[in-house]
Amino acid sequence: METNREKMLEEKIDFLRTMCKLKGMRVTPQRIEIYKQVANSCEHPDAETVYEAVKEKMPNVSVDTVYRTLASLEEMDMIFRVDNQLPKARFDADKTPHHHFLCVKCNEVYDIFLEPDEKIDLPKNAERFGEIKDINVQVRGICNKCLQEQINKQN
Amino acid sequence: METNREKMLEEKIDFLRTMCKLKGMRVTPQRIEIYKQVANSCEHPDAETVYEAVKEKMPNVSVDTVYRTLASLEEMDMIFRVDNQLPKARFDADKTPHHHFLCVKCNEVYDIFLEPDEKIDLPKNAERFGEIKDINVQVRGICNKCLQEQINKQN
DNA sequence: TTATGTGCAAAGACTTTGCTCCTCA
DNA sequence: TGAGGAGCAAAGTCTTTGCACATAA
Repeated sequence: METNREKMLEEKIDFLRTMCKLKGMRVTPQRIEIYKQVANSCEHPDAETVYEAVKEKMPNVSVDTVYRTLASLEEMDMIFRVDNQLPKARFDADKTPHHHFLCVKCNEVYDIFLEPDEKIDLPKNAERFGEIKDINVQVRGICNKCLQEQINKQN
Repeated sequence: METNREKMLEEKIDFLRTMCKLKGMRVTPQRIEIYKQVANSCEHPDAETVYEAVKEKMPNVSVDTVYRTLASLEEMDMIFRVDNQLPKARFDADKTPHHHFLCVKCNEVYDIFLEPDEKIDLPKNAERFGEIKDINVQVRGICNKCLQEQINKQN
């Protein structure tokens, strides 16, 4: 259902408009478009990828606007940085609780959604350190694609 | 028991020597010293911190050696990168299973050790994505130190 | 109208690389 | 002795910043 997806995206953008007004931030076409790119992608894009995508529609957009906008979207909790132990920051707009599978070969990031009843326990000692905001489970390993490539190489 | 700590450090360095030989890598004083700094710190030092500490003992060491050595130590699984969503890579030599509390205010990283019987469950869907190497739980929040500072400011 | 945001260019932070000489094994 | 490593300097890569103009509210 492409229409369904578009509808959801529109809803997200409406929420962005609301949030911007709430925080006294302007709703600019750049902000909308940059958020759209992150929100509409399952690939956890980095800043450059977002920039390239936005440039398709707004050829005059600049990299620094993308960085600045990603930072402000992050600050208003509309997007999040995905841990990846790599120099390039990657972003995610999906607020439904989920975790990540990070391939140590190709650095691809896959979403791990929890089953409806599933819940990851906090380490018992976690609360000793302060006030907990969120928990992020990163599973590291070799993804199926890379495993397959290894097998292909051996033959 | 300072002696105990030193003994453990010596053991770790012996293990490094063994691993180097095993992998056909040379045991150089720089390598030892750089590893020592990471292994002997609970602070998850970044490259620069390691560099400064090593320079105390080896004034001629260069930053790029530190970077190169940290990378090779990482490759031989002697040290690990700690996720921190920040530009500076931070390193950890502690191989006992533990997780991290990351303060979103001051970016300090605290080790969360599990209780003897404790075990964090993998997300049920994690295995679908490939071969799992390890799991890393990052608890994000505001650390006690920063909470205290907030309270102090209010008064 | 005016505070916020954008684009441009330049600089910044962190890290990597090419080359030569050195040194561990 | 010879392959791997260190030091130096220079260049990457990713990201941020200062400033002047533009624009949403």
